[in-house]
Amino acid sequence: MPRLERSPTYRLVFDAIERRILGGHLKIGDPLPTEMELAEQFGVNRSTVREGIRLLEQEGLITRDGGKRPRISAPQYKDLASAASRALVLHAVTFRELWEASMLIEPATAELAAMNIDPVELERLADNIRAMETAVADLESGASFDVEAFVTLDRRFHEILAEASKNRVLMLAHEPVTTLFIPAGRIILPRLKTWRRVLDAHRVIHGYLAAHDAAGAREWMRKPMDDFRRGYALTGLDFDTPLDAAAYAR
Amino acid sequence: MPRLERSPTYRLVFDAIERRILGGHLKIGDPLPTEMELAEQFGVNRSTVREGIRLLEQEGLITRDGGKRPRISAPQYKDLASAASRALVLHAVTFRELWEASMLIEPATAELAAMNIDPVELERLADNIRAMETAVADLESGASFDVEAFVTLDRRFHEILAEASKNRVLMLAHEPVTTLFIPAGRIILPRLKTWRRVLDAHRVIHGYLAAHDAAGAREWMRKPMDDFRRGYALTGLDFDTPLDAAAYAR
DNA sequence: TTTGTCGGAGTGTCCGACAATTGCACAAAT
DNA sequence: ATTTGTGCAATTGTCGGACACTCCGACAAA
Repeated sequence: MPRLERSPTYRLVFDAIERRILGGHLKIGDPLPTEMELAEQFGVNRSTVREGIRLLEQEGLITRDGGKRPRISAPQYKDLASAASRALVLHAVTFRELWEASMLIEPATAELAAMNIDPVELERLADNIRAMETAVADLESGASFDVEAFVTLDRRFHEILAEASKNRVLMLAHEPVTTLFIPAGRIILPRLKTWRRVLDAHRVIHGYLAAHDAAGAREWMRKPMDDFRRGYALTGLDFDTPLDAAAYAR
Repeated sequence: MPRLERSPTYRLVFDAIERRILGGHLKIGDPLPTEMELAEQFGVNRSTVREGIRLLEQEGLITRDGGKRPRISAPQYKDLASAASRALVLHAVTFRELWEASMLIEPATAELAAMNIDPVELERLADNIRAMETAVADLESGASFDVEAFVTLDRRFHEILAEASKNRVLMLAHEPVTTLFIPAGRIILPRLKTWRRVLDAHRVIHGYLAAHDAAGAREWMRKPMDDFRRGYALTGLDFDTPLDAAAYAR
């Protein structure tokens, strides 16, 4: 049976506006027409329009900057990444799947980054490494237990690399995976204290990137990831156990 | 300056319900509490609750099955894929980026599939190949110009492979990329008439998968993709021109 | 030039209402 | 006994109207 059903009006509103955006009638940066205008144009109530707008909003097609007029925008990676992360967690994805994908994406990202990185990004990486040096020194000296700072810097390193690859498809694939690694990192790193090894690897990778040595960058990107896998096993966590949903409910 | 701002209430509603889902208080398949209940619990108006629910809905965290009570659900890959595709197109991603990512993901998918594929999926692939045989025969004999059928079968082939990889992260990364390839395929394939080569490659890949030969599968997956890249150039299309948004506004 | 005031526009939130549909229980018919 | 019809309660979808709050530009005052 064809299972006929008609969409609710608020969804039709969403579809209509979406088409206007993708069709180019509403360009990125343009302000969305006022809710009243839309309500009149579509011949529906303002409340209904608002519900349609919420769909657009969650999709990232419009951004609201304070209480003022929303504007059309291209969905941000962050939004998609968090959506993807949520989905993967709810689908009870395992660490093995995550790691397999990461082992694929990260070295390739490093490779492309080696070919396409520009001086500004190299300098940003250098800054990141310097910051991580002090973070590691603090952690090793016991002056601080700020694991979060280290994890954030590590993530930022990979993020800059993804940008440097100049490949937005990879960037998009990259984000959710690193997001899901974070909670695992928070658990593993403090136990194994592999700060120094991570930092060293970052330094070497930075060197390869500066020299535009794709093969080298690729190879060294694998190392900290292998460490990570071993760390996961060493802390007694099982590869094939689904990731814990609760840990991701920020 | 910390740029302080408070989220609108409907977003707080979204956050609250989202946390309940990720925290496991609301399990997948459960019905969402009624709008009235939620309004009372949160101490807000039903309209506000509804706007929050629209956010959940677009996120794919709830599905509405006709006019009845919405149920909690894990976001489907299809939804995420279409969102990602939209985002990439709006970000004016180029064919080069798409192809680079695909050249990374597809062979790896084939490799994993060779290791993890089960008999059912092998049979599904065989069915797909048989269907493509008749499609190609029709196209070559001039009995039909149904390019769409061929493209759909090709897509389905890759989809089965992604499932067979048993890696849901890859599956997720896979979807948007193939989605974006479709319009290009519709243009390229009829001009170059490489149906036969694609079909042959699929046959060979199927053989490698049946033999659980990962290296072979990986290698042969590259071939039709290389064809595709050459085809793109031969039809006069530029690698670094952004994909056409209009072609994706279904 | 900066600061204060004012009104218009627009979003955020609330209230109340009603049609349409679904779910369920119960009676009627085969 | 299974199916079919009926009535009622619950719930969603849509509507209309209302008001507070914020942002913005204009214009006056220091």
